Amino acid sequence: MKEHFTHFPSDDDTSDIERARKLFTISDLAREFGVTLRTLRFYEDKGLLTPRREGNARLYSRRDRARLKLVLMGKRVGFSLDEIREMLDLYDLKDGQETQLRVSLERFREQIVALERQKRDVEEAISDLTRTCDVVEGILKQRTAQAG
Amino acid sequence: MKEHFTHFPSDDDTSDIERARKLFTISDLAREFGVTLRTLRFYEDKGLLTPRREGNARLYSRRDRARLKLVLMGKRVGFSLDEIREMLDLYDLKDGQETQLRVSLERFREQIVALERQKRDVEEAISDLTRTCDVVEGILKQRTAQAG
DNA sequence: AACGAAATTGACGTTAACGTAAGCGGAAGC
DNA sequence: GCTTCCGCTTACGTTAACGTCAATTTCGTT
Repeated sequence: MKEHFTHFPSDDDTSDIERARKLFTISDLAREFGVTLRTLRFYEDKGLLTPRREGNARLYSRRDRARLKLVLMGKRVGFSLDEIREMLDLYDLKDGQETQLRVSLERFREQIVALERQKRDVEEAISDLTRTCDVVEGILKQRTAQAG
Repeated sequence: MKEHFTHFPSDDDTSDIERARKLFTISDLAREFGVTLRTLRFYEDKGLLTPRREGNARLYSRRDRARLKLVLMGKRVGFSLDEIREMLDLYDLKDGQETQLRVSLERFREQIVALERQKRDVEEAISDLTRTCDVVEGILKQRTAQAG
């Protein structure tokens, strides 16, 4: 059976008061962050999230929610899930905190360097292609001129 | 047995005259373009290259060499091998040529748009991360100040 | 009790571009 | 005649981040 996301056009039962609650179901988070249930379970398998269990069901705390936010942020800026997990694990040790922050800061800076390299590569590809386009256009114009 | 590339420090038997030849072995092309033999065979399986056979051995013509050049160019600018093959196939029809050029030109322009989008994404990631770095630095400085 | 909706686990599938291993064949050199 | 070198084929492995499917199970209604 496929996992269904139907039936919530505007009839969400989360009132203003309930929005301030501290626990979320898997569907809550999936909806809020636009990911699938499968994704959340996958992140759990990878050790990125560790929701409590109420019997069989997963219950996500605010901390889980915050971690998910960080995971998605990390993905956006190009970190792999493994890298993200390492940083989250570091962040959880909470003892020397300063050291952990420095480690993450270091990673961030390295990633910025990598991203800037990637940006340059993309820019080169763009100018290569642009040049090629110009050449092809030139050829086409020439032919048009000859044919006309 | 691993495929070996040893024994050619400077004793290449390709004289100036021989460089102008019209046929190449698989190793020739691999060396010249910095790809592995496996890669060239893989490209062949994918229909990107179609070298002649001299018995068992592959013999690459200048046309094959030119196609390889185009393949690597295409990869550099972000096309998949399938996309590259399609364009090469088009290019081989050689009949209405102009149409084919226009098709490729269209693809190129689309790819440029895609690349520019990718560039923007990377730029956003960079500024996100840069901001995060600033925040973390701020926190660290604050702590240092308090501790000292 | 029955039903449907939502959730669970487990496992295999997907995509791209090759890498890697295993085993075979022919030519060259000693 | 044996080893090296070079190449060949077949086929499974790899990486990332999930998707998809199957077979249940739990829950809240009716």
